[in-house]
Amino acid sequence: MNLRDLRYILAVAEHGHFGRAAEACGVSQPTLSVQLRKLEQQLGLALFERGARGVAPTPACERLLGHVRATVAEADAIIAAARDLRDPLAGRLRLGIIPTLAPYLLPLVFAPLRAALPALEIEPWEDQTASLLRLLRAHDLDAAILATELDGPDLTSLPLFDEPFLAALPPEHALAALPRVAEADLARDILVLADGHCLRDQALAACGQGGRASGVPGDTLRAASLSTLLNMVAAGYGTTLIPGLAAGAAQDAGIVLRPLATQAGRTVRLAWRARFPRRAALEAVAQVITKRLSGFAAGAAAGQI
Amino acid sequence: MNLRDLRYILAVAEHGHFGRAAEACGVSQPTLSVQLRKLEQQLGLALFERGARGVAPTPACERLLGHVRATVAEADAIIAAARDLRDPLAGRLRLGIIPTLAPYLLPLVFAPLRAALPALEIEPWEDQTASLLRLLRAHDLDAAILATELDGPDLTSLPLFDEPFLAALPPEHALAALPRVAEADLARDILVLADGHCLRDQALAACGQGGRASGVPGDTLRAASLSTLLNMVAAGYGTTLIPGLAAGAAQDAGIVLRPLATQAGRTVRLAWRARFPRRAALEAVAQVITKRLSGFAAGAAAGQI
DNA sequence: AGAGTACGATAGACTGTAGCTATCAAGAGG
DNA sequence: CCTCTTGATAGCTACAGTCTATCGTACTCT
Repeated sequence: MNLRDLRYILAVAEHGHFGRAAEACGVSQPTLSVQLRKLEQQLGLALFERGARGVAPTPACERLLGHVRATVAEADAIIAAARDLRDPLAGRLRLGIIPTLAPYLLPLVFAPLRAALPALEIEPWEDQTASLLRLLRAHDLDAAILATELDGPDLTSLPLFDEPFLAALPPEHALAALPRVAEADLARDILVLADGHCLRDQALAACGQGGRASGVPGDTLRAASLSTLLNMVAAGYGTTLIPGLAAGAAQDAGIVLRPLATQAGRTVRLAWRARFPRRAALEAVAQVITKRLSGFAAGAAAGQI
Repeated sequence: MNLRDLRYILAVAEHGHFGRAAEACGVSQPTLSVQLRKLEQQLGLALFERGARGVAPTPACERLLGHVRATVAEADAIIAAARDLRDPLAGRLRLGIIPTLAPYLLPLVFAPLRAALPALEIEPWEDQTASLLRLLRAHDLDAAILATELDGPDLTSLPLFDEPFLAALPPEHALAALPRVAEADLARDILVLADGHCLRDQALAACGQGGRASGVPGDTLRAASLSTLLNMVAAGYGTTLIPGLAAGAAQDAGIVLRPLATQAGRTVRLAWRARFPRRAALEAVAQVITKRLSGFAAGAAAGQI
């Protein structure tokens, strides 16, 4: 049995006439006769009662017609849906994003993305880098916005923008009096995020504390979010190092921001499986984000977003 | 696009592996690769993301999978329904029957038909001969039980049984004293059905009154049913001629029945379009009815059913 | 690092089937 | 009785699906 045969059935049932049905199907009348006869043999029942003045569906055929119509309709739905999905810039895109970027980056880029790619339905998924990479490789995500280098050849990425780190200080902190802060100075009472956040490792690395001494407050504080960290700093509990996009939130919390002496930072990237077939959608997303964030690094370095 | 291709999609989506999917489909792995690639080109979108360790459906494919499953399920439903309908002794049979037979014949044969042909769903349709023939030729009926000869080569029929006519008399009627009634005697005050009933013509013919004189009660009474006629006779309004199967109802109404001198009667037939494909079902129906009514004519002639 | 293994893609040959044109056969109707 | 309509049949062509054999590549294990 074949979808074509089913369309033949519908045409003959509709027209009651092999010749006109054949014309409607764009084939010759013998083709229709032969195919329907074969189908009748396969099914083991007569579908049409041939008369001298046209044909009429048998009772058995009339019972089948509902299923036939449903089958053809579903098949047409596949074609129609495929046409809609054909545009790589359309459809769902499951996009992972790390927690130290999500709350600050997403509000910036959502509107431009929607404007530039209206058919793309972006579903954000916030999680730490390791989880995102696992989900990405398991096909549970289509892409992810990360701030680390990639570790395998199965993934591809595009840089989106460079995000400088900023020193976040309580207003009364001694370093707040300086125009820029040396990482080594910041390291003395720095607070960092809990394990698993890439920003934790990046902050410690920037301050030269890959294996830093214990006893400092950051070791006992296991802040699960940047927001928590900012509130702790604002309360004078210590200093921290924040990514540039969080500058607005930090200032709102009453925190003093200072650029770092070395102008350390991180590169935010869009990553995906190398074999992912909708690369065009990802490149478009990357371009929109890059454009929206262009000129951001300079402004952030000056403490102004 | 093809139903086979859709099954390939489902198999690959299920197994995540071309080789195993091919095995499940009973084809070779290259076949699957080629066909799916062609389908992807036709649809203009990637259905599967090929990886080193198997394949995963693309987001677009996952959206289509629902329709694909529905299509295949409906197609399978066609096959299953066809298998059920393959038995010509199964399925709906729209059966016309004339009003002077329906109320008396149907109760007799329904149980035997159901017992002998449990899968046959008989839908009775009661109407006069001319209407039944029109509906039959228009494919709105599959067969009809009639009491007339057939008029065209496009119809075929089988005789079911011979039904004698009986004289129906009020108990006080003069003819009720005789063991049998001559048709000519009956004709004097005979009541007949309204136009269109074959029994009307048959009764008039039996009494030799094809063009009988007016003025008799039967001309003003336009009884629409045999039941009305019987009540009129019972009320002493006249006589009539009834078909044998109505004997029971007549006796219940307190009517005296007498056989006719000439033993006139009519042959009840099952008729259908000569091209109707389920002849086997009709022959089975005819056989059941004939068997149920065997020996009826003799008993009816004796006034006993 | 190198060999082995797993998996999908490709090539080339074969085959079945859907398609066409031309023609036939059977009824219907004037 | 002849003609027109309509579906069935015959014979041929072309394409599409399938197979076996082989390749390319990427992961894995020593």
